[in-house]
Amino acid sequence: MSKTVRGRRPPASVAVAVDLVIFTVRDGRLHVLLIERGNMPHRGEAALPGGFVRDGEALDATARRELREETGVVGDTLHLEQLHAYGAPERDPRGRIVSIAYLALGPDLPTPKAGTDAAAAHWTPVSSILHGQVTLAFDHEQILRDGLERARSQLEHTTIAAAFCKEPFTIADLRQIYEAVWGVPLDPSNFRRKVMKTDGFVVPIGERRLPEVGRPAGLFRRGPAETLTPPLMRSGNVGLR
Amino acid sequence: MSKTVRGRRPPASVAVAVDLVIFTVRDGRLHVLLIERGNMPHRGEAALPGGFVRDGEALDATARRELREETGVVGDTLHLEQLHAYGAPERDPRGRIVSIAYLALGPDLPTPKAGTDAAAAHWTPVSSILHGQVTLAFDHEQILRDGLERARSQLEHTTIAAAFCKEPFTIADLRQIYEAVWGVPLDPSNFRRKVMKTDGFVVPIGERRLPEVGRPAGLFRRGPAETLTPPLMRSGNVGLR
DNA sequence: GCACTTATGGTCAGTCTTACCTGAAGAACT
DNA sequence: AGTTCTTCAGGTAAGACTGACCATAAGTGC
Repeated sequence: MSKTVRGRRPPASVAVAVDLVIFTVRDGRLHVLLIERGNMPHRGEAALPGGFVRDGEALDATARRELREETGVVGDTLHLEQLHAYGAPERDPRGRIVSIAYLALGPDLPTPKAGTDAAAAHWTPVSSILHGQVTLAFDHEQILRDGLERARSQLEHTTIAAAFCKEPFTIADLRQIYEAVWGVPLDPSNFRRKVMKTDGFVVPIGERRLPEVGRPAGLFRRGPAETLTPPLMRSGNVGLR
Repeated sequence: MSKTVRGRRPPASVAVAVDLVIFTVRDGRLHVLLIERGNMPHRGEAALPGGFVRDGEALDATARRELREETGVVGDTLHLEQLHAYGAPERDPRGRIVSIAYLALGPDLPTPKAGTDAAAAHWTPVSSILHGQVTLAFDHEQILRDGLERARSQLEHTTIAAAFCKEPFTIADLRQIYEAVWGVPLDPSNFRRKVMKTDGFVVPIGERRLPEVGRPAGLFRRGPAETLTPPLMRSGNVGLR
């Protein structure tokens, strides 16, 4: 296969795949989309959704295509970023497969239907994986942990937390995202002050939402800002319930 | 080539390469290691060093091997981290090549000798590339820009700046790293206070360095700390001279 | 009305940052 | 020796930001 590639030593024969860590927040807890593998190896086990890169397809395009196939969501509405490349020689028994992992964040998505390669897909609480109640195929648990750490870090420095929220949303909705991803409770008052003072994080819509109980909350949309300066810092003690 | 990979659609035939963004600081300016390409395509043009992943070789191992081949430096002494994967279909005229870029940071290294695939290798000021005086082959300018941004960000949140310094070093040496990478002057006094107060960033060696002019400066080694909390923030106006 | 819940806004002390200022320790020069 | 120059080292005061906490507002259900 190296006929098109000249080099001192022919490059290894490698397949490139894309795996997706798709996070959402449901009932105040962080969930990740897992599939039950329909093919060997690891048939019947839980794994991250993903698939191979096709001829002439950019990596981002593969990620968006898989995202659409697995969740039915058009990628343009979701935050999607590259996470890391995993290429340990023995990570997949089928042969040399380098996987480019992507991180996707979105508001509470519809329960996905089974995709092409998946017997079934469901939202799984991240804590159940971290606590060993669910085990993942391949090196997908490591990918998930890396994705979680990236998401936590992004919440500190950027405004992507709003990507988890269906618009319009309240400040409390946004705060619950932070609490779910970081695994720590935040002071509502201080959180509000910080968010409101960051220019362009959220913009008020002027309306209110009537809750079942409590004072009505103001509604907001995402603002144009992308970075948080200064960052919204987590004070160290993070973890998932 | 898909005989070992079962799937609904055979994966694209892809070669995987590793490219290196190797930074160092010389004469108070940030430099990157470039090679002059010895083979087609882009023969004779400047490019980042790199090479193909070999059979059974992990990605990190490829990066360390290339680092050694290009610079003669044993990778264990350098900071090395994965940066990003680049996989646009047309990024390399030889065919579909996905490149995993790595970022390496090190103290002023010996002028490297030509590597396997390189006609020549030299340290090039990053500013000359950013200002268009030097153009890079493939999409390597984008990789370089991403690497620069990563390095700048890492300086804020971690202690890797010390990886740029040959031990022992002075606080002023460390500060010049920040100034070179961020492209802004820093207040020596405030910088010192911040570094000294961060537990485990640097440890005093008890000796002093006699400069050509001025008061002798205390000498330090790298400390065990890896993260900076709170971060050492750049106040927005960054850029390279 | 009253109890309860959540949203919103404010206070206050402590910490960190920024922009300065002052003195210390050496070399070079007169 | 004494002065000047340079850089290192440390300090100070104003302001920004954080975290803990309190107070009030605006709904619901009784």
